[in-house]
Amino acid sequence: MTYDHRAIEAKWQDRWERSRVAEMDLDRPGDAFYMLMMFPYPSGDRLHVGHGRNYILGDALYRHLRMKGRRALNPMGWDAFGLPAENAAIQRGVHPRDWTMNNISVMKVQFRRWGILYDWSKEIASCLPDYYRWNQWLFLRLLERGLAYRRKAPVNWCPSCRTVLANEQVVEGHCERCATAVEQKELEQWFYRITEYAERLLRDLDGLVGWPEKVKVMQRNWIGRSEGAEIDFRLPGLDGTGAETLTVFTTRPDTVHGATFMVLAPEHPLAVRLIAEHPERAEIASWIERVRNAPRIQREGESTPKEGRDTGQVAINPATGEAIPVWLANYVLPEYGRGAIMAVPAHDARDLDFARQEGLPVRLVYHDDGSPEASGELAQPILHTGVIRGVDPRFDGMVDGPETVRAFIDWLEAEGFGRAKVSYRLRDWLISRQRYWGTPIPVVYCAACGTVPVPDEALPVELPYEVELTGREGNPLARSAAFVETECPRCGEPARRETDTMDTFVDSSWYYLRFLSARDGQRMFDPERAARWCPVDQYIGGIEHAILHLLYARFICKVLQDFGLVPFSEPFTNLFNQGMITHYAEGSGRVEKMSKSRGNTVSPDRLIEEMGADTERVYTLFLGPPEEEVEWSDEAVAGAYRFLNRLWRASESLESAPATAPSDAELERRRHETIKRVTEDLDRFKFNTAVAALMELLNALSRALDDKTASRRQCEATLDTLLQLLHPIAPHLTEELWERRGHLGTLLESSWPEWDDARLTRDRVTLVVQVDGKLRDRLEIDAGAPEKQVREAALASAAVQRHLAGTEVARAIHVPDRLINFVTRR
RNA sequence: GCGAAAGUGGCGGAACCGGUAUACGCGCUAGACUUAGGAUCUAGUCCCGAGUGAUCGGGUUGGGGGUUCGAGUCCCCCCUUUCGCACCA
Repeated sequence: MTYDHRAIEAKWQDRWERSRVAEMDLDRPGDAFYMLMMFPYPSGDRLHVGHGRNYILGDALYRHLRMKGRRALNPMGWDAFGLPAENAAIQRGVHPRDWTMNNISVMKVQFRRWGILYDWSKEIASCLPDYYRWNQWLFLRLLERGLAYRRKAPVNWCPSCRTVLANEQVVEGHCERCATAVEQKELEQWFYRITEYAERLLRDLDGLVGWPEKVKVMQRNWIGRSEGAEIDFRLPGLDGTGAETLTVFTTRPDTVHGATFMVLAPEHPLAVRLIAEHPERAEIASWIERVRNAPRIQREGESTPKEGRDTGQVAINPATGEAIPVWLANYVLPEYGRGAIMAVPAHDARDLDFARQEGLPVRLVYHDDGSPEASGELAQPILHTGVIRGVDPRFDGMVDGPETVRAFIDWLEAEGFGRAKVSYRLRDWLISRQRYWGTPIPVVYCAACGTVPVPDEALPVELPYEVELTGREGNPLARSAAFVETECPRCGEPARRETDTMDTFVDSSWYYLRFLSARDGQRMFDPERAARWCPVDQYIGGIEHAILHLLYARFICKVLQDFGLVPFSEPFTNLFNQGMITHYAEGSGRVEKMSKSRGNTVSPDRLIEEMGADTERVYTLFLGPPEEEVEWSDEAVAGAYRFLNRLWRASESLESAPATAPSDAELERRRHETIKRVTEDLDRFKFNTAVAALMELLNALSRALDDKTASRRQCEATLDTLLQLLHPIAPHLTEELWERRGHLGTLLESSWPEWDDARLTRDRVTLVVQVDGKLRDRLEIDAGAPEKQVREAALASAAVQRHLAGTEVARAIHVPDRLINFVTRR
């Protein structure tokens, strides 16, 4: 016999929806703004059990908080702009908006089937003008303060998506979304000046104690702060006056005497002038073109051979006064530091590589103690070790270390050759996209007035519904005359609109604030509510957002703080990264992350039909620790189903329990112990062990019912506790049984049970007896028995006597109520 | 190469502070009920050896060493796996 999960789940899902039980009045004082990373992209794919883990985990936490009396808000919104909608439109002839809105309604049905409660009264969707107008409003504020700007720059171009990408969206040289190798293009683009916030973004990570260390390390690496110096090298050949300089960044200014040549990125602005007189300038120019256009993966791969060209020009090493050759090479990247380096082959492996390859000179600055003088035939560069010898009497004898670096910087500054400098790996955030389905950038280009921001009163700049989506080259918006042709807001003359749209990460960088003011037509969000409900207490999401979304959201939060709109500098106090669900993939024959492209998804539809949503929820949470990757097993789900059925049967056989019975105290103790375990486990997100504890309590209850060893009153109390503790995990069945037990009101709105420490103690305990650390016997003994009594009882044991025969007890270690260990003398 | 995390039965995994290793579940074995079942229930199940048997002895948390009365847990060395970064000057 199995319980009728279909009818029960339908009944409660209907009830939750009609009672709108999750709706929260934001203007009553609240103590928690609890939120998941719930801004999913409505991609049109069916949600699978791997997705389910995120939502189920979140719903369980939410229900637990509610039962504990916390005023928790659990909103839901849609990250609704993006490329798949546009591609679907091209492939299937459906408008992106219709496609997206339809996907949203399909996903809502799926959430409902999982029994997940969201406050739908605050639903938002980024593709609607009520939402994206505030992206535009924010853009204008950033523009006013110089934090948004447009410039021509080499950018990452995905030929398949036909748009530019932010640095963060390029993963190992490939487009994050479609995995196509990214190319370099020189284009006019809009940027957000996130680099202005690099230092704060880095420093404030230290205060985020509620974030996983792993994510913080990833962000630190991404920001990539390096301390060092800029050094100016004169280029006497450039304009004849010798005043022209080439500035480089280095973290090791103390090795400047060892700089025996210079290397510029081929993209460096001076490159063209440096080769202007070169006899082979045409060949060099085409080589530059080739390097510049090569896919990023080819430029940055470890095995990529170093390639360079001698410009024929020289630079003056300010430390030695020597004229050293100036080269161009692919191993110097245009976007880091100054896009040029002083090459110190004696102290840098890459420079040594290149010097060997091209026959360039090598000079040691630091020397290994006791080693012979360098002959120029270094096997390896000397890194971070040794003493300076023989370059300049002033520095002789200085040892490698931060003080020496500092001394060199002071000297460079005094001589006017350079200055201390901090450099970051972080680049400005490229927000332009050459696609239709996104927030229009609110700018107009006028022949007379130039770049003119759209005034606030004219917002939103609406995305036209009627566009031609053919998949041809170029942004469809640019072909919409009705959109492009407009009047200049300043002079009223005919003008053209910007046709780039914004990166969708702009949408998700502030959405948590919009939940608080979802219907507000006057402003982005209500600052008072933001002050009251934010920052978000608990954020849950996958590790894949470690740098992209989480870095952008932190940046925008700091911007809003500077604008005086929010009183906090970090948006998410606690972050939890749940792990992926993996499953055997037919294609590769391996266990891999569950995903549609790998064809190893498990649909919840059949599972819910056969065993119910509660079964999926219990099993998903029971699978393993939530922060780790876990493997889905199709057979093991049945265990969760059996557990729920056993619960159902236990509730049906309650009447069979006798009025009075012997083991009430034991069941009562286990009840309290389980409350404690489950409460503590849930606070640490340890759902897997919470489920195990609940299974154990049910096993104990079933045994008591079968053997009639506990009273009916005690069995009822145990079952009620079980239902309360299990509710966050299996909400439908527990509500149904709660109602059948005759309780008034719902479990969700009841309370979380409390345990009594006094009830946790046992009268009798099992005490372990060891001889020389080896387990020899167990004693059933009164709790709190004194050592003398324990010792006597232990020594009376036949097994212990056998092992002590012929030896002498040197001492005994007694741990009260746990063990006694006899140490023998040998 | 650099950095981080992790290695526990046939499998997923438990074990807070050093104190009964293997909870809970899957699978498997035997039995019960069934026309039948991939349904349900009951019992057993870390490995090796001895014994008809209740039981007894030994071993076991990737490998090696150490600290300790006692180590999955702490320290040192090594191996493996996963993840992140990687020509960043």
